[in-house]
Amino acid sequence: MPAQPTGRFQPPDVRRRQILDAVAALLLQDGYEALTISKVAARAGVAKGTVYLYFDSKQELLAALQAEMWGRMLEAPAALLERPELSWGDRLDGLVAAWVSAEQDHQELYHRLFHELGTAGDEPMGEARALLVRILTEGHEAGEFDVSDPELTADFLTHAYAGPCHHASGADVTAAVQGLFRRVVAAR
Amino acid sequence: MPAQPTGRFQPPDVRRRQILDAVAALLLQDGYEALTISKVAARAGVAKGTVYLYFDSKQELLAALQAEMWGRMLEAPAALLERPELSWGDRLDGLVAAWVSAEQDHQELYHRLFHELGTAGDEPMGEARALLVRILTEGHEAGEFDVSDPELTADFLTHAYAGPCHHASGADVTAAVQGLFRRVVAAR
Amino acid sequence: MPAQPTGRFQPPDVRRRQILDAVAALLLQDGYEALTISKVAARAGVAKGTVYLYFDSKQELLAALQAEMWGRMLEAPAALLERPELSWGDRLDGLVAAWVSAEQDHQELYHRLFHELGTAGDEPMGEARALLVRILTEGHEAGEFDVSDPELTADFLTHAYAGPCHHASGADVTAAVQGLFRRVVAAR
Amino acid sequence: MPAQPTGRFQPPDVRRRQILDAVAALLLQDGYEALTISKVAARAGVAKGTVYLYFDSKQELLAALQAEMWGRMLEAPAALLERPELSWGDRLDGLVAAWVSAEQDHQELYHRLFHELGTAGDEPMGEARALLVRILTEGHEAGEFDVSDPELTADFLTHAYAGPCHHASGADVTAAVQGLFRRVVAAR
DNA sequence: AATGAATGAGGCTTCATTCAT
DNA sequence: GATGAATGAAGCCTCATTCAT
Repeated sequence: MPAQPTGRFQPPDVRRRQILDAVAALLLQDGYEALTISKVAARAGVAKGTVYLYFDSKQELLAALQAEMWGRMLEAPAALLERPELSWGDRLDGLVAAWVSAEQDHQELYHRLFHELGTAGDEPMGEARALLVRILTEGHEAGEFDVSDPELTADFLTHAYAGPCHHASGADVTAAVQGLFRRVVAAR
Repeated sequence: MPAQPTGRFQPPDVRRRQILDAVAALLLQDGYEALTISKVAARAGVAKGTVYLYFDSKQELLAALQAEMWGRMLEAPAALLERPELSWGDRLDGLVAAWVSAEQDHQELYHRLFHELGTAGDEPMGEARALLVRILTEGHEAGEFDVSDPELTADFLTHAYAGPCHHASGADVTAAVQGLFRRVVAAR
Repeated sequence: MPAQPTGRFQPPDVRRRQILDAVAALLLQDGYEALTISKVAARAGVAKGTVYLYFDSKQELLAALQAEMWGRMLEAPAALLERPELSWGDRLDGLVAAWVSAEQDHQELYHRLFHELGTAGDEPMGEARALLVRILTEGHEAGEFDVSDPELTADFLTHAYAGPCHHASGADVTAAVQGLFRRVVAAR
Repeated sequence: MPAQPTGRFQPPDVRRRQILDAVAALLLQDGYEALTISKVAARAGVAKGTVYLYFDSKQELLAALQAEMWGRMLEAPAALLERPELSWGDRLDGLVAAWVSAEQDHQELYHRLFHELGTAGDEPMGEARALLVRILTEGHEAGEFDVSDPELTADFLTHAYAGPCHHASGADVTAAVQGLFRRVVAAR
């Protein structure tokens, strides 16, 4: 798979993007173990040394990609909190929709990224969890949900949603997962 | 970390155990990436070559550990299917108890093992899933559960239970997760 | 034995040559069994990894050296076939001269290389043999030689010429071997 | 290929033979590079340690096999020197017959053994050469041969005879090689 | 005499990272 | 800013040899 035929000189953001895209593509294609800087450079159409102009190490390169992905998972649901007209159930649905969609977009990309999370990887996951905890807590306080232990339930749901994304035969996974989330938090 | 002070010659099962235990300990302690045969040997108190007397390759060593863990997760719940006096809810509770306990025993050991599953790792996971699918399906047919899509729900739950096992502050995680499972499958 | 004091960066051909020369030197000095990539690198004055920049594996490194040597043995004699003014005896003499000279240059280098020929090594040997078979056959048909079984005779001579190259005390080995070849093919 | 079903205790010579036979068989089958003491032991039907009861090292094991083979190549031709009724040509024929037969028996066994000859291997080769030198010299002095440089000619012939043994399509290789030897030494 | 589990040095190869151009 | 040849530490695995039983 040859490099994209871009010019030799590129604006920094473009180069950065090319490299991150290359990492994502390779991760999806061959998995984490097979990922090498050489391949990333080749795929991005740059020299090996160039990768190090944009990222200090392999670790940081992966961390950057991970951070990007977490961002996509957090923005949309967080925005829903600002809209007063929504019910907590709506917000939970929105969060599920965002997460399922992110998961499906990157398929297992994010799971493959879990390898190197030992260090910095925990923090963004914490943010996602915190968001869910907040929805559960406030939804419960509003009488809309029945969640006795929001933290534990958030851990449960945080792991759960990913399951159906992979195996499921297309169909409406989002709706199905939303239904399951609703069952877990349902009042009564 | 010095080797366990065992004699030079050991019965084969003992050596095998020592080595597998060393792998588990190191995996928990330092993670998958940091696992080397050298460290395994040192931790097990044997020479590097000895590891290869018992396992043909690093792959097989990890596969053996994984197989062992899946066995522990499948035996007890499968046995519950044979006991006619139990309700489907009881069986589901039993499965949760076994899985949570296995998860807590090995903490993230099993998750760290997910790296090398590309090959043989899928099969046992399939068995665990199949077991859960069966419980959900038959519980639904018996009118005890309300599960419209057993496959998808199994994928959901298969991922979900692990979440609370790690973060949760001790307490009665098992009971809590059993409760969440019940909510997901609850009739009405 | 310290590395040759060459600069750190070298044109690709130069580096390639340095490495091949190092292999040849070590092979002559210590034999095939003792040949390691480490020693090759040290002798060539490069890091171990550099060897793999130029050759994909130890096998290929040896194959490259072997191919080079076969080339030297085949080019000159093959050229003689194109010159109509030569008798078949002249051509046979030319072939002997080339082979003896190649053999003496590399002494037993080529014999030590015979270890790894299992794969690609047979082919070039076949070419050398084919060349000789052709000379014997056509020389016989021209009435200049008397060779009843060219194939068998070629096998005989292909092995024979190497013998005197090593032991012989300098002198004129080439002339002597030419004389022996002439005896083997002599008409009458 | 399972071990020969011999009893656990064997007279020393039998064991020794079993081990040497195993080496020869493996050498022929898989080549020198693939030869390990483990395989030798397995093939001979003994434990690895047992091999070391009979041979001090791998080197010595191979040397012993080589010595045996040289013996077979030297005994018969040397005996011919004692029989006054024979011509030198007959003796040369006898030597060729013995060498070709030995070569064919072990096919390339002896060539595969040439790898480790660096040390002790030269000596027996020297004996074979000396025998041939003597035949050439005395045959020449007797006016039966015309050999101007017996040493060089011996080196030539010592290498030559092996060529036809492998490729040749059965037939009467011995006679053919005898004919070629005769041509090389022919008076006139 | 025989065993075979255990050893550990050492080989091949990979790959993150550097740096002279 | 970009390059890519060069580096060398470190990993996996093999196998001749030893030694307690």
